[in-house]
Amino acid sequence: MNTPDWQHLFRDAGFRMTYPRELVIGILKETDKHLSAEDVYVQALKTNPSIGLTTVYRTLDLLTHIGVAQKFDFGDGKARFELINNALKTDHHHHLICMKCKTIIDYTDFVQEELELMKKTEKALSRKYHFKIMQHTIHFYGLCEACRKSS
Amino acid sequence: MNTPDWQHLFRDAGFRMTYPRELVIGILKETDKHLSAEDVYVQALKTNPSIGLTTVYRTLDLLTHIGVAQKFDFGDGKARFELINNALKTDHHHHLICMKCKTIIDYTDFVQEELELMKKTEKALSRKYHFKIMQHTIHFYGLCEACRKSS
DNA sequence: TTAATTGCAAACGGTTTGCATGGGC
DNA sequence: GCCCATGCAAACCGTTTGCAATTAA
Repeated sequence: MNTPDWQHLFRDAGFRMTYPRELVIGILKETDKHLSAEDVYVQALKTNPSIGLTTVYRTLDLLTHIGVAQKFDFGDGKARFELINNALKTDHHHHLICMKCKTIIDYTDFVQEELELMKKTEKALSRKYHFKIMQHTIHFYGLCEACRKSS
Repeated sequence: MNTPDWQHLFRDAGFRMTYPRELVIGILKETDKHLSAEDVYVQALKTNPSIGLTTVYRTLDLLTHIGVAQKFDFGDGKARFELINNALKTDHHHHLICMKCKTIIDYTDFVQEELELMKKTEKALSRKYHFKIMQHTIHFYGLCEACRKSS
């Protein structure tokens, strides 16, 4: 689980492995944050000043489609990405979002119970609506300590 | 619960009740769908051809802030809104989203169990992270029957 | 070789803002 | 009458697209 063979992962999905793609994966792998395309781009520029923002967008999209990354929308107008099974992140987690300062906290409390319930729900929903469920997200929205005090 | 006194609700929050605002509320109240700002605007035009899209945006934002409506982002690039406690909708529900055709299904299966877990989680997260939790969303993403077949 | 990938610039689309006009209280 | 709210047009900003140049296999 440490280092998937990206090379083969890409080839199997019908894509080439390129330098910009390695770069983007490397950046996602080494962060425990939820990076936007711009975030990744700025980071990538430090290593390769000639990389284009477009390429970053396309790479993130690709990673999402082959199931390597997950795309999130926390309601601040820009998409955010995280690698699935990132060594730096807890395997299964959900998000706690401050509606004011937009801070995002990953939490894992009750994931065990939650996972069971989700599995059950997924099964029921699949049967009832004939949906093939690929993933789920749970977001809690609220005010963090600092923002609660300052309002 | 049938017809809240919008007039007073608005005044208490420090805002006036106006014709465009009544219109937008009325539209949200009479649908069981998840309308985007544009959707509401198009609908509003039928009654009041001089209403502006900007006003619709501002009104939806206002409703969200005073806690009358909830704003959702299903990942298709436009925000969607629904009235909280809409008589036409199940009180507490979650969403099943087709990643391909973007259809959204409301479901209520296991909400009871889920609500208990959420309450427990909310309490724990509040304590642990000192967050004041205002709301939560649960989204399941997948492929609907039609899209599953056509792919 | 040669088809996939890149980077740039321009387009896109949903949302927001500045500002003069209009409307509630 | 005093402001708040509105509508218009233009700005904004994240993201996508067209296309010629580049690059992996």
